Amino acid sequence: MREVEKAKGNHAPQYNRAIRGAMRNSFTLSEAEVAELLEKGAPHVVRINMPENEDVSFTDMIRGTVTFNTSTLDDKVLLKADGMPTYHLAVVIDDYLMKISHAFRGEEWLPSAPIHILLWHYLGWESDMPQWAHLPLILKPDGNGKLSKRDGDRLGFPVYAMNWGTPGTETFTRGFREMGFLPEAFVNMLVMLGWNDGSGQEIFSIDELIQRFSIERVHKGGAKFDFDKAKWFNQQYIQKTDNALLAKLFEPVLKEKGIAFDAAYTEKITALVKERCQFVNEIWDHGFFFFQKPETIDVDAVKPKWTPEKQAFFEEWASGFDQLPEFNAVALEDSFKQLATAKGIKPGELQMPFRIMLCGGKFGPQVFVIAETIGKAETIARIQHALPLFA
RNA sequence: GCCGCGUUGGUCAAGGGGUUAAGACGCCUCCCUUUCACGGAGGAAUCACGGGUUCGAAUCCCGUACGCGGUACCA
Repeated sequence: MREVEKAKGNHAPQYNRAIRGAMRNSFTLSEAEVAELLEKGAPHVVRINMPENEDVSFTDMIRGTVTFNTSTLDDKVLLKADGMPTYHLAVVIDDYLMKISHAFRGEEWLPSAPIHILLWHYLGWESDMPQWAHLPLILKPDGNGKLSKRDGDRLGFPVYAMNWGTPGTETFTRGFREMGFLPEAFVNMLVMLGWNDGSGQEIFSIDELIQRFSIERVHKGGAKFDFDKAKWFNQQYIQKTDNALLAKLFEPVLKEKGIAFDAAYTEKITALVKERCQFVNEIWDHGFFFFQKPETIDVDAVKPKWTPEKQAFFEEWASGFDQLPEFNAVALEDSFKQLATAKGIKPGELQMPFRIMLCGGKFGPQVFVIAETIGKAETIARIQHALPLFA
């Protein structure tokens, strides 16, 4: 049909009444012929019979009045040749049966809305028709078009909420959940992609959202997805989340690494490092040295400025740990600074080497807190292990 | 092509006749901290274009451009 019409100069062939009037179907065949064909089981579909030139208007809660003219609409298939309904028929019946009051869907459905509206009318159910709302789309961060799974794979971020495998294949895309997004952060991030309350507030709890959300403030235009912003949301929620709960979420990471842990200790570490985490599993990246000795020591960061005097300082300082009133961060820092001053070395020049002895590199929370946390014996052990490497 | 829907910094966006055009992410500088992060102070960067209407348009109207969506016996 399309080829024939194209040949006639019709470059935008539609499957509508005008075209169908010239084809072999129930419009052109007599009732008897139709009945006979049906009897013989001739393959056929059932289509909607669009009015030829009528405006179909409806109110979209987000866009206001939207109008389509039926002359631009095709006679869509309602029942396929195999007897199965198409989406158009199914969705109307389903919504009717389920007494749906509000139909929210993506903007890509807007063009087929008039078909559904007409179906509601034809079926005589207009008084039960739901209210319509067509939400703006989430667009790909670069270039144009709606966000797809491929973009996530290409740019390295999740697109689906959870891990999603393509049936019949081994491949699957990592979900937001598996990547370490907290559910509340995910919802919050998603909501802000198409709505805001005008106050400038961006972090909303679920309860606040329920209270403050209003359809009137939903945007009409699509929003490009920004993974950096998504990570920021998660980071905000990590900071807000209770340490004990966060530690619980982190425990699987430790289990996977085969590390024995104590709930109270893990919670303590979580509290110490969470402010630099965007994801739960980053607690490990920022605090692994609390659970095991560092595998590598950044010797090069220390060696060039290393002196025998510094070496002597650490030996003397460590040997005095037993005299400390208590092995805690305050006492350690005090004695550290006192001895450094007494030896004429700037405390600051000694702190980085000490950090590297304990952590293996230039990272981690306050160094004296680390010492207190891992304990006296472990602190001494790490100093003794590192000292020979610096010389 | 046709139909529909859109268009405020790089991104998310507030603002709907008179504003120095909010805020957030990201980026840059500085402070705090001899790590990083958090926190704090700054900075660069915006009303797609052309016509109207108006004393005055980012704001209202009309075009244009651009973008997106749809145009399946998919959903």
